[in-house]
Amino acid sequence: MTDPNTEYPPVPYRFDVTHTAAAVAAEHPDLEPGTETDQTVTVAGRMMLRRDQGKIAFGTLQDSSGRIQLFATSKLTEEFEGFTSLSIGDWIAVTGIVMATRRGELSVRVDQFTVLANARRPFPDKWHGISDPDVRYRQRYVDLWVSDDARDAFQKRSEIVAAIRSRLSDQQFVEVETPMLHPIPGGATARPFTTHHNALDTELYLRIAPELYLKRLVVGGMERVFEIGRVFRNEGMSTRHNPEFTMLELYWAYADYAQMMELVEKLIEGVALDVTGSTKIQYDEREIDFAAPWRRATMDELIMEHAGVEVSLDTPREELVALCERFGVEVRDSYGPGKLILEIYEKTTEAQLWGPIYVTDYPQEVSPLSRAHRDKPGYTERFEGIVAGRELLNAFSELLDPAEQLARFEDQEAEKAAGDEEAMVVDSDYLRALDYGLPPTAGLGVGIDRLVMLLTGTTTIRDVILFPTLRAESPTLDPSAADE
RNA sequence: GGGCCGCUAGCUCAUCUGGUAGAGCAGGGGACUUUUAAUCCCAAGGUGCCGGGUUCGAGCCCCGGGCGGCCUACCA
Repeated sequence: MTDPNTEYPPVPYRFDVTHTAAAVAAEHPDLEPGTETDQTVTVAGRMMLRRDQGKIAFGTLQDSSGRIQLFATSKLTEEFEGFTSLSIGDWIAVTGIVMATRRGELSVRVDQFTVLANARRPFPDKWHGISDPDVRYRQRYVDLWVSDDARDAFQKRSEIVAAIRSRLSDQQFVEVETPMLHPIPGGATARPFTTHHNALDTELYLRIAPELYLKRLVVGGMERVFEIGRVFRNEGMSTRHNPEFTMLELYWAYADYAQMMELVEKLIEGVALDVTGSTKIQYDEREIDFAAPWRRATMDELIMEHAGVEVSLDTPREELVALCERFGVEVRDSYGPGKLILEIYEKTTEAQLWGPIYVTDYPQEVSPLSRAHRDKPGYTERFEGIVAGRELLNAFSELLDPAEQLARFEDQEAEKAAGDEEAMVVDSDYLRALDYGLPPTAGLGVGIDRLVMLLTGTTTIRDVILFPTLRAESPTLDPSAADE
């Protein structure tokens, strides 16, 4: 308020708060208008509104639990003048009795107040808030105060992750942390971020998936293991993609993909119940019901349903190529029938699936880590969970055999050589781990951000990531760096 | 990456076919003893994203750049 280096009055180092706004309301649900209790409380938060009325003043205090009205009077409030000169956005602590005004609004009477921090910049419009999404994402510290939706979404995100942990823990799954810096990027087909370790003088990659490390842990005897963590993919951004996002990956020894379907649908049904109180949610003006069991259908069946064409790995390649041309899919020479079918599915079918639905039996060609289907040659025991036209999760019976895994890796390397920058490379330590023996195992990956989007009704991934990736605010003005 | 759209006061928005920028809120000053986005009065607040061009004159038209949004493409 004066010299910024010598705040006056001095800001305390610690302040003992007795109640949140919500706690005050919970303890006094039915206070009659115009009554004063004999309970003195101390609350703290930001002053979001103030209404001066001469010798009295009203304020709205907001904390992480909600809002409560403050009532100050020139008679009873110490430093009443100071109270009426607070700025919107100032952090204050208030001590006083709990009361209800004549209009019946539950309030804390301001007997004393202490400034905990000044808002030196003006807060956004108290009614309209911030509408510019760029400002909301860059200055989330303001957005969180000003938009209830943002606060609610991140509160719910925390509850969703907690519910997942709790439910998995109840089923004896052990949470682990595996490396984010990988010498070989693996576990998914995606382009990695590259970095350099100086002491080792070696390239390292930010992980694109924890998969191969988690399966090493199953080899090591961790029969039920999961990780919730950030993964990084150097690819496009959109309302559904952020370069870093959060994935749940889970591995379950002795189980197959059919059991995994049951585990996941129950997990997500349960999380929806825990967090929203119902298995049914509204999303994009339509209903989604997460109640188990979810529908299961093979990719080939669904292509028949939505594109009206019959395809399978037995379909001659020329026919598949002709279908791709008909549906506007770009075909490369390296594409085998499996890749062509997947392309047809993604072009014609996936976005039409409202779900939740399990799309099962992916071609082996596009599933380099999945175990071959026990009955259908060329297919794998893999499924994706599709909700609202988008992939929410991906799972399969894991490929166990090191020789076959090596062959699949080599196929991937051939595709990489043919120009596919997302194709995998051989991970020989992973093959060595498989040599020690991976038991039958089912594995799962769930996009947590997308799950949060569904359960919070948001259609932009940036609304569920506190600090989404953005272009640098002040581009480097060095003209020598202005190439490209 | 491609297409379309946007950028005006701290925030939310106006400014007709080009004529030299205006309101609410916030911030400052004042009035007010029960308000709920309080109300009322006063004053202040602008590199119109940046850089060029056309024009007597550009926030508005043209070109280039920056940042963002939506759609599209790849992916979760």
